[in-house]
Amino acid sequence: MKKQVEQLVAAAIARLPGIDALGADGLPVPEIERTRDRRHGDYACNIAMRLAKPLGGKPRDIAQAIIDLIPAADLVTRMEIAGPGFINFHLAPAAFHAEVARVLARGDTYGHGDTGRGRKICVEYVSANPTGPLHVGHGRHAAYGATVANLLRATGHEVHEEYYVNDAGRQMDILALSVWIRMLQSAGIDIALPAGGYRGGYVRDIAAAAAPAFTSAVAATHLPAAGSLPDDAPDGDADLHVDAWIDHARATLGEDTFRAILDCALDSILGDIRDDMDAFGARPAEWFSERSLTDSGAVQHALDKVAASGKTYEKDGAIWFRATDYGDEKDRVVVRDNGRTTYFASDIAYHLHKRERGFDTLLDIWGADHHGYVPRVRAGIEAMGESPDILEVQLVQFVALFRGDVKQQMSTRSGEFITLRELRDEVGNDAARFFFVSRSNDQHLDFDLELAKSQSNDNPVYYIQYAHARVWSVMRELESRNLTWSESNGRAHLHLLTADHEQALLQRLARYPEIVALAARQRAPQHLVHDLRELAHELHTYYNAHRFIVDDAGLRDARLLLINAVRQVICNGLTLVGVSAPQSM
RNA sequence: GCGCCCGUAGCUCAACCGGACAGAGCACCUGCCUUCUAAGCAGGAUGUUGCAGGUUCGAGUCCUGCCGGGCGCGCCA
Repeated sequence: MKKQVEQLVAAAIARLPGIDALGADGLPVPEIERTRDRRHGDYACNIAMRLAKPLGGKPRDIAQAIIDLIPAADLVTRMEIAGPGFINFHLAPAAFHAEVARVLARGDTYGHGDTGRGRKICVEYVSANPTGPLHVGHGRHAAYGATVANLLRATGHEVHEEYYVNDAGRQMDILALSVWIRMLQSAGIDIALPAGGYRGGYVRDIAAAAAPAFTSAVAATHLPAAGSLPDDAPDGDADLHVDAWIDHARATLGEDTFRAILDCALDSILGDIRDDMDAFGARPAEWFSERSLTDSGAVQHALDKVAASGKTYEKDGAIWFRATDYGDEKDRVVVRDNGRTTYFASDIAYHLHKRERGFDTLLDIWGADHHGYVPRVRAGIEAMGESPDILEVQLVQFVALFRGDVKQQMSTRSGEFITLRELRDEVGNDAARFFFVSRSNDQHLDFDLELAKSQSNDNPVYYIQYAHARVWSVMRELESRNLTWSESNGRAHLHLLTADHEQALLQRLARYPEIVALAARQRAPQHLVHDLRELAHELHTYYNAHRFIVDDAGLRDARLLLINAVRQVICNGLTLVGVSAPQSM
């Protein structure tokens, strides 16, 4: 609908006197907007004001000239100039009637578009270190990432969802060490978990489950000699201490055994994360291993490309990447003086790998604390000969979790955090998914568990689901009265839907595809959420103002057509958000 | 210190590459269930969009400077 209006305006502008002088570049694209106020018609265009300066005329005069150049069409019944020079378009009722019929004809795919056709996009999200269960913050990432992926798919993009598994590096070593020490403790060996170790209960669980397979590793003979490790915190340095512990563990257990403990922990935690995400409706098609990048030579391949572009140098025994050549704050190490590559090296290799898999957009969803990381990854991509624009990063701000007035500490290391699973158990998947995407991703989110729990019946998600269930309820009532609904008869009597409530619903249904496109384009699911809430509100209002099951079959079938279209759109919208659409509540 | 994000009603948040009188929910008050589920509806109060300038037909939105909050500035991941 919007597109049709755009085409009308564009054609008119092209015929405007003096427009040729502006050249193709100077020709502004007409922007058609939905009006906020119904008195302004259905759509509005600000093009006349934008053309005022380049054409040297008054906005309202230009607006009139444009209107005069728009031919009479079935679509538009009236155009008027308003305010400083807006052109307001009032559309014909028949246009909305055609749209409501289209809703049911297209069913599950109504609202889908093709603005992203031909674009292959890789959406990477959550990618939490597999060193513990997902917490509430990850839940926000999962909800946001999965919903954005759904929106992109709905707008015609070819979408691939992926989770980057950080299964290499120091954090994993610390996890393996923590598991091993818990095994030793369970065997009655008097040894303390380092201050830098992971102390969550799940570490003990993993240790208990794995211990039988590592009997030779669980022995006091593996303990370091007294005083052979640097002091732990608080007297010493926790990092130095834990690193020395890891070196000792590797040496005394052997690399294979240490690796086996690590893999055991990794499998357990990653399995748990997968189950959790899956139950939450976030289902990456691929769980991409960081370690595999080194094993496959992809890291070396990436480093070779950077080196080939002359953007690396050696200093202090390490190899550095000239990130400053691309505007980053400082150069970055890619190969340490001990010969091991850095996380950053893996990461640019990962992005190159994604690129080489054929994606033209790499959408990364990161925690806001990683914002400083964006310029260097983009620099790396550019240094490897790719356009830096292929990388798009959406940052998700923190979730501050409260129980009443008490802010909950969220530290994976300390093991004191609310898990995503606990949240789901408390408030339910639907409410959690909905709540997380109701706010802009770049806004901080205060989440009060007690409030979410106590108000679960007042949660907006139920309001929308209720509207959906209400339509089903009406259809059940129809059946119980031994009546049937004729969709075709409804289509034939749509002209009877003249009440304000009906007009409002018709217009909102027609807007839905635009909302989906907008939400996808801006990676902003909250637009969809808000629109659904308003659609539900219109339905509830309509329900209270009019009866649907009336004696007049024409009117009845038309009304049932309308509310079933609403049902379909709510269902489609909730599906995109990852929320269920129950038939009864 | 430098950099990024944010500041909107009592609270939690919207506001579509700058657009028409800044909108919802929660909380509060008043009405509506012999009628398709009252998880609903109707009505009522709520603002110097942190502060001060600037850009222009027009600024919550863009620019500059302050104030306040969050995050980042490793050969960690």
